[in-house]
Amino acid sequence: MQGSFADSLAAQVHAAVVRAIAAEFDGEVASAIPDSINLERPKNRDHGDYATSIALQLAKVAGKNPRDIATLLQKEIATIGGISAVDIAGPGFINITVDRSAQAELVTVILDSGAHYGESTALAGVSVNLEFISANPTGPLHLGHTRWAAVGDALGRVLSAAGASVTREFYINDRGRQMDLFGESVQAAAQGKPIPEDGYQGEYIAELAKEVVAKNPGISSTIEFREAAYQVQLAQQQHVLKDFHTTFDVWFSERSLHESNAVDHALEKLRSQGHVFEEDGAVWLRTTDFGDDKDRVIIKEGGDLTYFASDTAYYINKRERGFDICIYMLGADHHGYVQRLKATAACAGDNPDYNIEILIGQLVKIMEGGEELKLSKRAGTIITLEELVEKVGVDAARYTLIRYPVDTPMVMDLDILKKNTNDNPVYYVQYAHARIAAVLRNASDLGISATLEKFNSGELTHDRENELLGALAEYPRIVTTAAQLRQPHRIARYLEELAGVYHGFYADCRVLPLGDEPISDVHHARAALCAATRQVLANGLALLGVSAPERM
RNA sequence: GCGCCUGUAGCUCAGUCGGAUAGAGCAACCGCCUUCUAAGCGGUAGGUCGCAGGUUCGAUUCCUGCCAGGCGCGCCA
Repeated sequence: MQGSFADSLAAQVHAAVVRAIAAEFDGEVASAIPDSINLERPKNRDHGDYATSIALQLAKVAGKNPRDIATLLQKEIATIGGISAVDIAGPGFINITVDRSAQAELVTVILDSGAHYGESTALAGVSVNLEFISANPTGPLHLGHTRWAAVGDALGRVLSAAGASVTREFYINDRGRQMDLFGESVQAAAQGKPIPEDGYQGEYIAELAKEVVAKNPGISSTIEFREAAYQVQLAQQQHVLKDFHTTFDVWFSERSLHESNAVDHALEKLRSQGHVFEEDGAVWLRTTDFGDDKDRVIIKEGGDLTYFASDTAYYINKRERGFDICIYMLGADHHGYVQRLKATAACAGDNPDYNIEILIGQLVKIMEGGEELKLSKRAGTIITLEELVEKVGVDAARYTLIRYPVDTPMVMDLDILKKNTNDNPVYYVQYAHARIAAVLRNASDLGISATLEKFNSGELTHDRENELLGALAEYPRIVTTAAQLRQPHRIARYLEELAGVYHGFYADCRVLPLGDEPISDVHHARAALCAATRQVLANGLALLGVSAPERM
């Protein structure tokens, strides 16, 4: 699965550069060579299959013209096997053209690796706690949660593919004033009384009340209502997320934190680190020691715990469960928490630049009928996750939410999502998969197996085939980068590119024999190339939690 | 006032250590189905990468300032 040609090429080029430099220059120049040389894929095909600007980077320290350096490197790089040409262009770019049959061996690698193609060990040995959504169990999940439901789930899969050990966790805020208000609201609705002033007003409260009463006929007290409604609401959230193909390993209750004395335990730990102090009758954490703009109260003057107390205890609990990296995915309206959470980790004696990561997602704006839908709980105009899925389907919703970087505020146009056209790129990618599936079905009928038995890499010499192979070779690097940067949208963007390249190949390269044309090696080779492409599309879509249909 | 995010084609948005002529989809226009899925392919048109400086062989990318928009700054949860 490792050792695709592109990977080994980068390593070999690096070695060649080191050799060439060592022969001509002193150690100073040699030490300027980066640990790994980035081979980029030029947009312009005239610039070869791979290019590197290493000569320009080394020119300054070497005190020579970049083109002279490039000439020096060119000879050494040309000795690498599987390369058909090394050219120097422009100010000193080195363009490498790969021998086509050598590149085509990638088909073998992909078909042998199957669903594992793209996996790596980049994050092997790292234990990650990935927390996302973490909604109050006081209402349905809405669009504010939806972006994370899709992106968080995809990120979890991507991190796993890069070798990390990932636990996906949902923190249930099942404690505090909001829960009490929730209980009072449901009770009021059930008993025909007015909902409290700052209580929950949505229509769902009335329905919830009915369901709760039906299940618990003798119910009367506020606490009973709160608990019964909590169970129903949580189950509903879990159900909706499951339908959205988002799964969690741990549903962590805030209450359990308090029942297990985790807050006291955390306080003790922080005290021992010397960052806890008392003032005005309250107990504080001196987060300003680590860049927060103000210190934070843990225990209020009256003895009650703040929400921050739970956050702190929860973080320490996570670390004591053995997670190296705790990733929090929060909405933009919580970005003020970043500093205090980082400072909390530092106060606990951890490395805030490694042990804790906070990803902030910008808000999603929803358009329908050319107008922005204002989301307001009070006005009852929230759109739930369930409604979104009903309107556009799981695949379209997930894909659309995932294909943008989360630090960009995004606009979702429901009218576009509802259309089964290429307005929505998910269909473009899925169509490529379905199209290949159709080709392979037909191939099978003709006795072309699309396996490696009759695969001859020397058959794949067409420009389109070469381009497709180049794209397929990129996939492992894309997955690794997406994992390292915590950016699953890179997978989606890559799949769109791959689908485009395949469609281009399909238009110019006939896979199956025409009419009574005899079956030859080229048909077998192209069918295998199709199978490899389908595999990569399927692997990528799987990382996004989007289906890869056999037919459309 | 302070902090975070954003500003790239008419629209929605990509663009990993700074690299070659800044990309994609949609919308517009012109072509391509007598054989593998036209939810496709090819082409045309469309840009002061918010503005101004700085760093250097080279800046959409890095630094500074400014402008515009979004969000946040509780012993609330």
